[in-house]
Amino acid sequence: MRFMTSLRFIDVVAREGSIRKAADKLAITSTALNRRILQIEEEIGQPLFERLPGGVRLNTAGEIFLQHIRSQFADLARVQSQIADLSGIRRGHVRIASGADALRRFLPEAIATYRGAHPAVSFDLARCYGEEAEARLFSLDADIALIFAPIRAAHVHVAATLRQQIHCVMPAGHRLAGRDTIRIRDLSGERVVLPTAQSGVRQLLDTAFLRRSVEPDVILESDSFEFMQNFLHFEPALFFQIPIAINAGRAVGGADAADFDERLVSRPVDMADVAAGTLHICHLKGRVLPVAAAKFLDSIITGLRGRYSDEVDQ
Amino acid sequence: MRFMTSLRFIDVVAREGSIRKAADKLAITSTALNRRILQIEEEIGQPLFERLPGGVRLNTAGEIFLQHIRSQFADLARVQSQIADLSGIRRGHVRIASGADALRRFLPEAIATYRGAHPAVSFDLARCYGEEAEARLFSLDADIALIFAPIRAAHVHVAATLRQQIHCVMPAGHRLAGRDTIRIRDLSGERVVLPTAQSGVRQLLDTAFLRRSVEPDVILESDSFEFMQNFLHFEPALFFQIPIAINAGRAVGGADAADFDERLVSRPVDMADVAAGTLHICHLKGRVLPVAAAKFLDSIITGLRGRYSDEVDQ
DNA sequence: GGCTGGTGATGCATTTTTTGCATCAAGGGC
DNA sequence: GCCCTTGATGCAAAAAATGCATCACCAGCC
Repeated sequence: MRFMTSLRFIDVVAREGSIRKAADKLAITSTALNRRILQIEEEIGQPLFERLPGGVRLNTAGEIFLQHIRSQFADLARVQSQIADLSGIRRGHVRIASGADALRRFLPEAIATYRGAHPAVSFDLARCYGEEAEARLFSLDADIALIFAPIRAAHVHVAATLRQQIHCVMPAGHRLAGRDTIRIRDLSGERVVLPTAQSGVRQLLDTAFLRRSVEPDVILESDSFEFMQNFLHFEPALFFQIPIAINAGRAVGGADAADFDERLVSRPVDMADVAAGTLHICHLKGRVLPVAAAKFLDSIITGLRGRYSDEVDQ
Repeated sequence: MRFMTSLRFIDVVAREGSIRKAADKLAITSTALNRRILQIEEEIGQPLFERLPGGVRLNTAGEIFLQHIRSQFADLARVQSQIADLSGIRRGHVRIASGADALRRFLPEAIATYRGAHPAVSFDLARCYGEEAEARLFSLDADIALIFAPIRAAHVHVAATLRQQIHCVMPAGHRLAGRDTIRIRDLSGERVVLPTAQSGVRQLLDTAFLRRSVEPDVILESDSFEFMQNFLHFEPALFFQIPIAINAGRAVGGADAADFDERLVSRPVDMADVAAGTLHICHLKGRVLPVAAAKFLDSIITGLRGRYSDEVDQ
């Protein structure tokens, strides 16, 4: 898209914070890039960057203009996707920002299924926490976000929600494996492995521990669920997940879930102790998604509705 | 805006329906224009125009893309207006599509008042009927529309409405001038002057005539209220207006309205006979208006609210 | 049936624009 | 105070856009 190059350049310069670095990234000279920016600033009639000794930074006008640029790109992608759709084949690119929960089992299967039907659609998956996911929606770096945490920003539109109860995962031989549900007081003194403080699961657990005055023995914190799950094979401990992270969406019984690690079992934590969290499936408010993204959004929502009829809303 | 030229060219070609005519208008050769279009079509990956022996016409992809282009321009105008607003002076350009009613007295005063406060804002006023005004909003040729007629299209957002009762205007010495209100049956056989069928006033009157089986003597039809009003000085007859068209918005008493022609009087038509019409003040749904347009919209709505507190809604 | 007047497409020379190199001036970190 | 990095600028080379002449095509018309 030649007619968008100058605008793309501005985006890159803003991200890099330096004309020379941006020029490297764009494989042109800093001279050329500098002059393109000067030209656009002249056309706008106001400078967009303030020049600092260490590089450049957007001023207020620049921030307004950059937001415009990004929305232009997003809209162009939507238009291209829509035009490609005319010729029958659904093309396009879907960019997803997701927490680690949904990314483990649910999204791989959901994306593969969708790609089975529409092989010309490509995907981009960024793992990030709630706040960052919202920022990605706003900066138009992501089309869809899956966030297992409360939504903070007003500019996010929640297309669907999925209530998920926290489950406790443990080695099959663990003394708590016999229970149907786990109570928080059972965890007192138990060795537990917890996700990082930014995680939605962790925040729900912390609230519960505090409320019930339970102090488990936290032997490990990590932002990788996969690492924590594998760790359990070597040292017996408890860790926590939501069903969607355990098996691609089916309700969790016990060790009978086919794709779940056979040496581990999961038991729901009693709802009286830990409130169910909510997975939010969202996109930027007021934005018209590209065809591919919109259809994929539909497909995951209907997919979840089929498996979790009760817990899906909106 | 150099980086938008190619896109502007496409818009012009689509409007002209011919590359050569568009090239004339743009003061370049048809060769250059032709090649710009071929290049963009190549970048999009699909042709945007179908070539006919007499010129070119947008295909489906082209229509989608043109709509995108127009929204780009509208959004760019908004951004520029917003950026200009940073420096204190409110700049910008407001494009209004209005029926003849609001355009007579209300808009001149409203615009002059606004420009008194913001002299750097310029205006563009197109007189048109309801359907055309809606089309102008959609093609982003207008920011704001004032329509005295029902709103048809779903993509129009109504920011405010103003209920207006039809008034009958007549020479001061007319036999009906003594009445407080005019009944439709009084008009039987009377010489009347009517606006064209596209006008909202006319449609309300036609409904009333039909319902009451009254057949006035229609001696003249015109799309110019000014012409009709002046005509009354030479041949006694009745014509019809809404208050906003008679004097810039104040409630109409009789001949006492300062800026109303002194040789004419206006009397409301009885509400039992003719339903009050609604003036819709609207803009394109989902669109963020430029600062100047948004503020002007506010100013006319609060202006109307001050004068017509009861009849203004939303 | 051929002529006329219109359309968009294309090869080639020219003009305009963009790019790259070398260099300058300015500011912060040590 | 030195050194390094930053963005800005003059000038020549490369690249892109433009204009001219011309082609192929189609519709209306005599």
